[in-house]
Amino acid sequence: MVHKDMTTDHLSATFAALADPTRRAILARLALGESSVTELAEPFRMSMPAVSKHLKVLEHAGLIARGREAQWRPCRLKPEALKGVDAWLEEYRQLWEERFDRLDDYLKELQAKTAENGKGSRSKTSKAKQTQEPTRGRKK
Amino acid sequence: MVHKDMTTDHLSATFAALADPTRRAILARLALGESSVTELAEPFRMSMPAVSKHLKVLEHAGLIARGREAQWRPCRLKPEALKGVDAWLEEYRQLWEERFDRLDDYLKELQAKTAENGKGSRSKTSKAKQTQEPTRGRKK
DNA sequence: GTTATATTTAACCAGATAGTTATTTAACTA
DNA sequence: TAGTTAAATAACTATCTGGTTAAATATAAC
Repeated sequence: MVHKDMTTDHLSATFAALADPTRRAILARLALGESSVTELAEPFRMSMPAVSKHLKVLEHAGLIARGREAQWRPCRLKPEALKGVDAWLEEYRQLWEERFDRLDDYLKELQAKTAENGKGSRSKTSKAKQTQEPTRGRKK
Repeated sequence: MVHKDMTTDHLSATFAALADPTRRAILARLALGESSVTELAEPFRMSMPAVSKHLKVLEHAGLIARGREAQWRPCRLKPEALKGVDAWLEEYRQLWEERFDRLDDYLKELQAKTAENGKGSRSKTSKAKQTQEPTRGRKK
């Protein structure tokens, strides 16, 4: 019993949906364009109902939407659903990026590259947390 | 049987670890600094062994590391473990961002924020995915 | 209406997960 | 030495997950 409301929160549902290689492969496929269930199932040696379940999980997480067209149920990616994940990551991004608050250097680097495309690494560049001594209980 | 190698791949293990609100809360706490297991357990009404298991999951995903100090086992965040998630997201980021291939604007925005620093750079960065008709089997 | 195709639902199963309490290990304290 | 504190392990349980096969549903094609 107890067990709380696991997966009732959206972010958990999204992460859980992404925690399966089959489902990530499906998303990758859908990034290239809409696709029917049978098409999506093809690359995997797995029954259709299995794929159907995966799609249900993805749909529940808001990562895909399913249309209707005759007897087909075309799936399409809803990439906005990943914004939540990105937002969650944001808080940690600065912790793994070795040099932050060096916007000037970053800018110069970009300018040096002018002639080509960047792919612009995102970073909010600020804040600087992570400086607390390890409090230990150690009462008395 | 069958069942493949679920969670043997690192990315799946990471996403799975993040798919639990308790574990994300633990990470958030650790972002503020090192902490002992008892301290981490405190905010949750949950037994210590339960927390211990969560920590094991996080450790297995490389998201935390555990040290040794007397009878305490201080945990610390390893944010680099989230790089993989970020890298995976990268491919989808442009799909949810309404205006991409506008590096120029991005650059200008950044420059505006830095004080001055003229010299507008031009680059195109297009790519334009997401334009495939929904292929349907439909074999007559 | 019958048949074929696309997909979902139902019933079932094995293994993973998230929690519990009780016990054990390890290190400090007196 | 015994006693206390920190944490892990063991054993158990209920629920969730990812898969299966078989049957049901929906639409199109004949």
